[in-house]
Parts: sequence; C-alpha cells; structure tokens
Amino acid sequence: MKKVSIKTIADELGVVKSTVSFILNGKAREKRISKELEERVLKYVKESGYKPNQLAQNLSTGKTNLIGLIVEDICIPFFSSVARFIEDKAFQHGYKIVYASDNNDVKKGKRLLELLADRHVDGYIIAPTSGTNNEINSLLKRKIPVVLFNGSLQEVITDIIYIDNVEGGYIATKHLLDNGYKHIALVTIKSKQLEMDNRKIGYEKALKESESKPIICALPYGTEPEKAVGLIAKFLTKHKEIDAMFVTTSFFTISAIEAVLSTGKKLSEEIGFVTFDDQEFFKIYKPSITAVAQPIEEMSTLVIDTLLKKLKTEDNALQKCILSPKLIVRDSSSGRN
Amino acid sequence: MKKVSIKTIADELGVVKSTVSFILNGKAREKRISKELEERVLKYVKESGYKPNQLAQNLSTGKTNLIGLIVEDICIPFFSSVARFIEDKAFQHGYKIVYASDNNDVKKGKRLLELLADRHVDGYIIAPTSGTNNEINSLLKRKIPVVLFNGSLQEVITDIIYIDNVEGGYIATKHLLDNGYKHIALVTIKSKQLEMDNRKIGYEKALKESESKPIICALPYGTEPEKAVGLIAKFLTKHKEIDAMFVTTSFFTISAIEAVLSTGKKLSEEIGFVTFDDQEFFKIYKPSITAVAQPIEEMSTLVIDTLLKKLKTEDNALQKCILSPKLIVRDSSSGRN
DNA sequence: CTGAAAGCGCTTACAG
DNA sequence: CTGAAAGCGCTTACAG
Repeated sequence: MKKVSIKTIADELGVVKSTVSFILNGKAREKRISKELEERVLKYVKESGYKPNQLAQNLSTGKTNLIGLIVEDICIPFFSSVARFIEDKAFQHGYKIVYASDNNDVKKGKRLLELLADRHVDGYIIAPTSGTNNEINSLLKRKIPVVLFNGSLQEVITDIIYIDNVEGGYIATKHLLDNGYKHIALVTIKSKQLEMDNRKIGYEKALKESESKPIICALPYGTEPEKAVGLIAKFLTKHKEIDAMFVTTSFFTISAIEAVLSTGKKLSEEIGFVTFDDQEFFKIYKPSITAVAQPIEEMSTLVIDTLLKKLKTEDNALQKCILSPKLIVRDSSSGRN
Repeated sequence: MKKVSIKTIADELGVVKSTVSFILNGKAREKRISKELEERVLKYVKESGYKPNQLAQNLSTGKTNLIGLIVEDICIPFFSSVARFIEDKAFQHGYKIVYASDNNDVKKGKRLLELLADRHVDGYIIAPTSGTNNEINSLLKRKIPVVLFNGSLQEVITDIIYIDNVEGGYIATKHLLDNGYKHIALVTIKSKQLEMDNRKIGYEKALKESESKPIICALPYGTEPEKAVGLIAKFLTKHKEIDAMFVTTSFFTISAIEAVLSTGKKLSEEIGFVTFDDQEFFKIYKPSITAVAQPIEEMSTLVIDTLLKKLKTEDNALQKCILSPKLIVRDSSSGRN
C-alpha cells in the first residue's frame, strides 16, 4: 500500500499530470477534456483511494484553508460558544480553525497575528484588542480578509459584527431605574476595550435621563476574580447608598455576587443586579439573575458567513452589522418592594 | 518590498541555496560552514526580514507543526479549559492547535480524524469517542503520536491521561452516605463513554459497602438539558425515597438542580447533591455545591508535555497517568440535620 | 569546508 | 482537445 500521487495516476493511465490535475479540480469542461477520459481518471482515483496532498496544494496555491481565530481567552464561555458555532460551518466549507488567546494583551495580540500570518492562514476572525490596529491594517493591505467581532478598532476598516454596547448599558440601567432602584453602581474594568466604554456610556445616558449620579467602580485591568471580590465589597461599604449594581463584564459577575453576599445584603430586595452576558446558571440561582444577552448564534453565523464569502468570492462589499442585545429579565432586578 | 526567499539571499550573498538553508537550520557546525559566512548570512537574514515560507517547509519536511485537538464540544467548560492550557505551551514550542468537536458522535469523530489527517497534523490530542478505535490505531501504526485524555479506548495502546473515574464515583457517593443520606440516586447518561460507566461503578461500589440499593436514572444519549429537567423530575416523583443525588456529568448539573427545585424539595436538607466537574458558580450558589473536581491544569500539562516529547524526540515510552479526582465539599451535601 | 541537483506533490500559464 | 514545462520555496542526500 504505497502512496498514490497525481503522478502515479497519470503514469498508470498513460496521460500527463496536468490532465489529471485539471480533472480533479473540475476544470475538465473548461479544458475540454473528453468525458470518457474524465470518467476513467475519476474511476481510478476512487479505486486507488487517492487523496491530494494538501501540503503540496498549499504551497502551490498559497492557500491553506485555515482560519485564524483570535480571542481574549478561549475558555470564556462567550468565546468558546462562538468558536463552536464557527467551527461547524467552517468545516462544512473545507476550512479548519486555529485558535489563539491573546489575554487582551497588545504585545501577545501582535505576536499571535504574526505567528498566524507566518502560517499563511487564509483569513482571520478576531475579537480585537486595541493596539493591534496597524498589524490588522497591514493584513488588509495584503488583501487577507479579516472579520472583527465583539469590538471595533479605531482606524481599521473591515467587516465587523458586534452588538450595540451603548444600548446594552442603557437597557440594563434603565430597567433598574424603572424598577425603583435609585443608586446604581457600575462595576467595570479599566481597559481600553471600547465595548466596556460603550456599556458605561449607555449606563451614564440612562442615569442622566433620570437625573441620577453615576457611582463607578472600575477595577484595574488584570484584577483576578478572587481579588475583585474584596475590592467590590469595599466599594459597597464605602458607598452605602448603593441599591443596585450593573456589571459590564461576565468576568466579574460571580465576584460581584460574592461581594454583595459578603456585605450581608440581599440581592434584588436590597441590591438590584444586572450583568452582561447570559449564563446557564442564572436561571437556577436564587434570585435568578437578570442579564444583557448577546445573540451569540446570530452573531457567530454572521461572522463566519461574512468571512467565507470573502474567502470564496471576490466580493469586496464591507459588512457592518450592529446587533441588538437583549435584556433577559429575571428576579435579581425585580425591585425593592 | 518584495518577498525575500532563500534564493534571494543566496544570490545576493553569492552562495548557494543549500548553504543558506543549512545555516538557517542550525546545521552550520555539522556542515562545517565557516563562522564568518554563517554570520554574514544571519546578518543578511536579519536585515532583510527574511522569514522562511512555512508552506514550503511543510511540503518538504512533511511536518506542519499543527496539533489536532478533538473533543466532544469545545464549549463545554472542562474542554475549553484544557484547550486553553494546552494552547500556551504548544505555541511556546512552535505548534498551533486546530480544534474540532465531535459531539460524541462516532461518525463525526471518524470524519474529523480523517480531515485532520488530510491536513497532515503532526499529532493528536483526543478525548475519545468509543468506536474510533480503528482509526486511531491506524494513526499510531503510521507513527503519528496520539495522546488520549479524559477517557480510554479499548484495544488502543497509546499515551493516556485521565482521572480515576471509579474513585470519583466512589468518593462522591461515600461522602453522601457518610453524611447520612440513605437513598442516593445516580443521574447519568446512557452512552458508551467508559468514564460514565466507571463513575457508575464507583457509585455502586460505595453503595454496596453500606448495603444500599442503587437508584439509577440514565438519560438517553442526546437528551437536551431542558428535556432532562422533566425526566429527572419525573424520576424523583416516582422514587419518593430519594434523599440524595449524584450527577455524573456536568452536562446535566443544572438540569438536575432545576428538577429538584421543581419538586419543591430543598437541596442539602432534603436532597443531598454532588456533581461531577467543579464550576465557578458552585461556591456562590445557595447551598453551595459539592463537586468532584478534575485536576484540569495538571492534566492539561501532562497531556501537552507528553505529546511534545513524542513530537520532538524519538522517545517511545508510553505514558499512562491516572490522576486522582478531588472532592470539593460544600453545603449541598452537608447532611439532613 | 562548499556546491549542484533532485525531490516534496501539487497548479497553471503556455504552446500546439 | 492534450502535453511539456516551469514554478511554489524549501530540505537534504550526495559528490567533491
């Protein structure tokens, strides 16, 4: 059982390599190769179990059928869900996915971009870290498709799919206000991530409308969840007026709940609570937890479809989709009554 | 700014391609190339920003520096955590990871194995689905390293790292018995996964020691979590004697809790509860939830180290590591008092 | 110490 | 309709 190559086939059938190659690539018509010969080749291919050597194809065509996926951390549920949705469709179209986590670190982000470029991945799906603008632009300049999701990047013009984070912050805060909470704290992270900023802007906008004052607890970037508990608890003790909390990132959701519990206050009755990104356990928690959910499946589908279109056609139209977040109302924000 | 290739360098410096290649591959010594020439080449390489074309290297060496990771579903927290740990180390050693989710479906598992083989990945990390034995054995026959984790596979002899699932089932059940629960239900999944079987065996072993009877709720494979809630609740209603529950898979943890709640019974006081695989929210849940935790980091490190060793050396020694699960005792199993 | 050459297995203009 | 040939950019025996 030796390796059969295109040359083996050609020799065996008394034709030349290129003819076989054309047939294999569906160019028989175009090259006006006789139906009869085409069938003979195809039959041999089938019987011999021939498979083209993809490494040779890669070198020859410069394409790898690989998609690079760069996110902050593949084990954050939001990202692993996206990874899952993307995977299926990519496989269906003959692409495989190479993932990489940049930890939201600019330096690492740049290095990953470079490593994947060295691999000649055909396209990228990136939840961008600010600071990688130049690197991404240089990919675009080389006509390599890049689809951004989750966040945008200043001065980078490419396909992008994300939710309206201002709206997300707004509906969360508005909902708390509507339910009678007056002193709403924002628990967020100090980072250059535009999405966090926008969620904050939405929060401030809602507060302004009802003439409330922002009470902002911005944790330093890199704060570990365990550490966050203490910091948030301290903040709560310092600002005794707080009667509700909006957490902008799932990274601190559990820390924030722990912090509230540690102060002895009750969620919902004493501290209204809304957080970003829905999670399975929110519905069984007591009180069940209100969340701003991103339409993950819709978003993922748009992302991969957009990239595949760029990869398979010459279509240059830019896709810019801003999806709406959805408030999933549960008990943690049901009011102070 | 044109592409510089090994040929460019050779021409520019008046040497021949192979000399450059040898220097680049650190074989200057071996080939007794003059220190002086080596430096000249290296200097030029640096200045010109030359990077070897990895596609050409791939074709030439037959190696891709790609590792295939096949798991049931990349968005199950256990697997995405493993993916994360593996990734870092792989990158440090110049490998990238291509992931694929087989949904525990034999047919899909086989197809993925084939697709990754077509890609010429250098090695595999697999949480195996039973039924893929032959395919994996044929990889091994071709000297392609495969490291299994999470579960074993009959008749497949290769490196493998997993936890003692019998022990996991045993300590969970024993703990419940020790805390005074008498009628312990097992909530599990009907599948050919050996790990599930073993957890069940551990459960039965503990029961036997205390002369209790097993009460087994085995859900059909493929049952959706939402559907599981009803099935488990029904089971609870049917077996009114049940005063504790051991869930063998994180896939049904939340469903099981929902089911208990739906019957109006209280966790811990009325229904003791232990589940497999620890999760972040278990500590903030009320009651906090007891879990059998797998040593994910240790396991991942062993997995990737084992594979890298196989990839980088000729070492043929088989690694077989059985790690111990750890019971994380919390309130949900604190007894009936 | 260094060089000429074949090979990895494809793809694709180009010529007839 | 079909074939001869160059090219993708490396690696590595082999010869001197």
